[in-house]
Amino acid sequence: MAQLTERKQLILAIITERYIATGEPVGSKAICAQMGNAISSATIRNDMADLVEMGYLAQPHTSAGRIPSQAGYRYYVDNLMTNYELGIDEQARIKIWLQSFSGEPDKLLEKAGSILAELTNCVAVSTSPSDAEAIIKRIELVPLSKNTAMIVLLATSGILKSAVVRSDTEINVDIAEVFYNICQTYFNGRNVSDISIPFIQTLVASLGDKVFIMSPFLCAVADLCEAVKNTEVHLKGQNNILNHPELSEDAFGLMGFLHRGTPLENMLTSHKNPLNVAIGTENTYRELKNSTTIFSKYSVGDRDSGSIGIIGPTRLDYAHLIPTIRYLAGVIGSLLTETLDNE
Amino acid sequence: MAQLTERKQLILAIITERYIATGEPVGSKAICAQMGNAISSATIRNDMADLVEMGYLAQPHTSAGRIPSQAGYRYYVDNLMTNYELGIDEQARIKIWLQSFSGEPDKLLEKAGSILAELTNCVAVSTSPSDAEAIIKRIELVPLSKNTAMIVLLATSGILKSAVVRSDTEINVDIAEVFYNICQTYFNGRNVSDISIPFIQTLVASLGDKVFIMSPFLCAVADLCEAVKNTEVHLKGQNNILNHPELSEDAFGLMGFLHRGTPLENMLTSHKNPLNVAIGTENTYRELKNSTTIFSKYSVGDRDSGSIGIIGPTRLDYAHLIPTIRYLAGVIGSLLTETLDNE
DNA sequence: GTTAGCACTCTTTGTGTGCGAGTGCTAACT
DNA sequence: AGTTAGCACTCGCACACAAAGAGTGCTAAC
Repeated sequence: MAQLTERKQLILAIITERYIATGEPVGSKAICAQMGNAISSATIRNDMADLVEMGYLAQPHTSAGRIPSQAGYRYYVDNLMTNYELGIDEQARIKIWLQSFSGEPDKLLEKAGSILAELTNCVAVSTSPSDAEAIIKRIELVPLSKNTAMIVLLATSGILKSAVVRSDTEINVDIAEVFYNICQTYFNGRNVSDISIPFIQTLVASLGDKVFIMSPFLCAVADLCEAVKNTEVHLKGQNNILNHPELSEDAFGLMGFLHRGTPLENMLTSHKNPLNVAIGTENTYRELKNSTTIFSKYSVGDRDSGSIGIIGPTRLDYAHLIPTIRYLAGVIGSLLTETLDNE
Repeated sequence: MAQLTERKQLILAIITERYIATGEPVGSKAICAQMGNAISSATIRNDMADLVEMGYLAQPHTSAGRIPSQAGYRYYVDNLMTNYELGIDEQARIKIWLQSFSGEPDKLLEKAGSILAELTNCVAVSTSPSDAEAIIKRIELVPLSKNTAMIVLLATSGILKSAVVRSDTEINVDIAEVFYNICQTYFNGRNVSDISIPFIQTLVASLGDKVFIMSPFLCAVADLCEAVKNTEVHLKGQNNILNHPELSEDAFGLMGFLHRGTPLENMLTSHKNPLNVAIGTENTYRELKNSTTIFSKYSVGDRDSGSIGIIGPTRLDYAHLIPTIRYLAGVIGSLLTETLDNE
């Protein structure tokens, strides 16, 4: 990475911040004015030419001002930007609002996504906690009517899943007891990854005449375990795509990408850094080549459980957004961990 | 409503269907050809001029073909259109896919929305069953950990709601029993509209020293009753807005409308007909002035419980969509009713 | 290394022209 | 009276061209 003189850094910072704020290319005169006319616009033009050569700036066309290139944003984020600090009131507002959902992880992450979309005017994406290594803590069967019951599965990492099961036969106390015995023997304390459909099949074989009655319940348990392992992706603020004129060209492709599901899920589960900023083509998927993604992991206890973040144009207010997302992920992690520790 | 000669009806039908299919204004020659050149284009032009005068057709500009006006679509839907009949395989596919969610009404309607969005390439909106007159059938408390429990409320109209509650004190058998007693005495068999926060407050007063322990649970019950009364709106296929070029102008406003929530909810709860088609300015909200909304109610037992339908451009394949939505609403109703009757 | 001055480039906006599609009207026909 | 052929007309679209404005790049001087 080539070294930049202090003045060039200043110029890059001014251009980046002005462009982020206004969306207009920045000309040499404007910079000159912002620097108090300490140096002339010609000098700045020389520096800008150098910055273009080095790849940090781009010009939409010859007679326009300059805008940051992808590399320019990257340099800004890595070296020039001073992180904004969230006000105590902002922090409190977020925390209090989320606190009420701390018992329901899935809902908590959905709401966190909504908040983030609201705060950032971007598309917010969040994943519910998932953990292929989670251990089943308990399974409850709640009879709802003659033929239906709810099954609730509680696992480590604060994960909670439930489903409603229909049975062809009446669900009575006997059946509940058989179910609890099975749970006690085969499920509780086991890793969710062990409870696959084949496993259920071998288990079922040993049940004798209860097979037909129990199998819907056991299949439901297997489905719930599957749900624990799988990431559930929440999308919020899709309408914000249209807020950003620079995305409107890609809007269609982006929307398609968001709804295709799998690539988005991959992206959320594969990023390595605790907080990952991918600008433009730094993104793995080419649908995002004009977008920036900022994602943070959140941890329950000492395990990374999921991610939350945003997708927006490359022209983003990084200085505000990065700390906001970092804070939000922190709150989510601590709320979930807290709930867990209280058990 | 002025009478139309048979030929004018035919011309209107041809224009409407061609325009729906192609999106291009239809000229006199094309119609002439489609009618097997039985009459000349000049005659058709005369008729078209009349239809414009009567308000059924519009012309984007003098030298373009004609397109149906709002009134034209209305006339087409009311008098000219022949409803498409869903194939048995289509019917079966929809039914089988939805059947698996019949125990969870909220999920069922969310999935039904997804299916509808997929089938129609429009924005699909659905409401979960809600009923201010619903009667509480039972309430269950499922202890999850020392400090958390899930409360499940089952009401008439097949409504099922649940929430997780945190308590500062340990949730033991005693507390569960007190809770069940309260449910038995004050909640079960009552109308959900009776269980308001003030009601809880008066109830709490009679609890003596259990007040602080019980109040989070009772508040949760009140919240769940509130949720039973309130319509929960599911939005699906928002990306489809961008599929329709004629909406792209309004896309921003439409997205805003969809996310504002309340007006959308009003629209869904207020339409009178079992199946309601509102074309353009027939819609109550001016954000929808270039859109068509098609909504159908679905009934659980003999009560209207919710709605499902679509929002799209006025240029819609009415002949396919109306029967599809009608069928879907029927399936939802019968699935929910069935589940209910089996109890 | 910095600056003033100026020609140059490129976008934006407005205007004019030709082309094509489809109409509206008139006069003739059945 | 209803239908038809013929033709002038209108309008949108595509394209070209010119003028204005913004900002640059370069050169020569400081």
